[in-house]
Amino acid sequence: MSEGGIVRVSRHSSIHPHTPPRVDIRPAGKADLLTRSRGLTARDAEVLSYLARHRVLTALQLARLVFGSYSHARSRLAVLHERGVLARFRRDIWPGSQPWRYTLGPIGAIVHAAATGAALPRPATVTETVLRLAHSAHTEHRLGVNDFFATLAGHSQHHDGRALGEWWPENEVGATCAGIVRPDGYGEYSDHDRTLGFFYEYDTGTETLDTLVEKVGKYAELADAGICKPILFHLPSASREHHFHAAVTRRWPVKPPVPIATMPADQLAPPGHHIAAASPSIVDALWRPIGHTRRRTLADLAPRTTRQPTARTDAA
DNA sequence: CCATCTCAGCTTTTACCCAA
DNA sequence: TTGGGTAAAAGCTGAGATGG
Repeated sequence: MSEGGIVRVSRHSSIHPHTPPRVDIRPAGKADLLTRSRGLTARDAEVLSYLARHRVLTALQLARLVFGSYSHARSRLAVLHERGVLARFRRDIWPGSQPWRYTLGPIGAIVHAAATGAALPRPATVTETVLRLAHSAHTEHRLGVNDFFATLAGHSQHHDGRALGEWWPENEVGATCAGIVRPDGYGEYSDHDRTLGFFYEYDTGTETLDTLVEKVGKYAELADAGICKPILFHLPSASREHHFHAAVTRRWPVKPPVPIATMPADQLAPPGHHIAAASPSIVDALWRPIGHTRRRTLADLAPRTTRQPTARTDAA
C-alpha cells in the first residue's frame, strides 16, 4: 500500500498526472454549524490541531499520531468528513485506490479558529484553500515529510523511553531560520538519555546534486548565525545517496560544515498496515553520516546527555 | 455515542482465455 | 476477428457486531 500517502507504484501501475484530484468537501450552512460541530471529542480537536498546523495528512498518518487503531481512525475520519469537519481529496491511479488526504473542512476550520482565538474563516475561503491544496504539486512532497514525522511519532508511542518531542512544519521552522534556509521540518527525537534535534530534508530526486550541496552551504551560514543542528536527508535511492556523499566530500574534503546523515528510501522495509509496527525502520541503522561508511540508528546520531526526554508530540 | 475489529465489496485497466 | 468473462494488482470503504 502507500506508506501513509507515499505512493508506491508497482510495475503495473500508472499515475494519471493530468487527472484532477477528486476533492470531497461537504458544504457548511450557517444553520447547521452548531449541529455539525456538536459532539466533537478531545481527540477530534487534536486531529484538527494537527491538520491546522501540518495542512494535510492521510488516515494512516492520523492513526499513528492520534488514534490507537487504523480501522477506528478511518471510521472516525469518515464521520468527521461527513459532517464537514474535514475535507478530503485523492488522485486516481491504476491499479488500486489511493488513501484519502484529509485536511480541515469548513466546519473544522471554523471550530479550530474559534478554539484558538483566530479570526473565523468563511466557508468559501476554506473551500478555496482545500482546492489549492488538492491541486498543488507540493502537496505530495508535504505528505512525504509528514509521513516521516507521523511514523516517528507512531513508533515512539509504542516504545517506552522514546518520544518525538517537537515537530515543526516547514513554514514555522523557515521563519525561525530567518529565511536563510527553509528545511522541510524540524524535529526533536528522544531515546532514553539521548535527544536529537534535527532539520529534515525530504529529497525526491527532482533537484540537482549541486542544489543539494548549495543547501548544505546555507545550513553552514545558519550555523555561523548560531543555529547548528544535524541535517537528516531522506534520499530516494542508494545511488542518489552515494552521489550526494561524493558531492559533499568534494566540496568539503575534510569535514562537512554541519553534521549530515542520509537515509535512502529504497532501503526501508516494505510498508505495512499495522500501527504498532509502523515502519520502525526509520529509527534503525539506516542513517549514514557524511564521511562514514557505517550506518547508525537515529538515536546514535544524538549526543548522549543527562536530559530527561521531552514530552510526547504535541499538536498544539 | 464512542472504540475496536472483521470482512465483503469496490476501484480501474490490462492481459488472457474461450466461444461465436 | 470480435466480444464477453475473469483474474490480477494494492489498498480503501463502509456495514455490522460487540463492548464500554
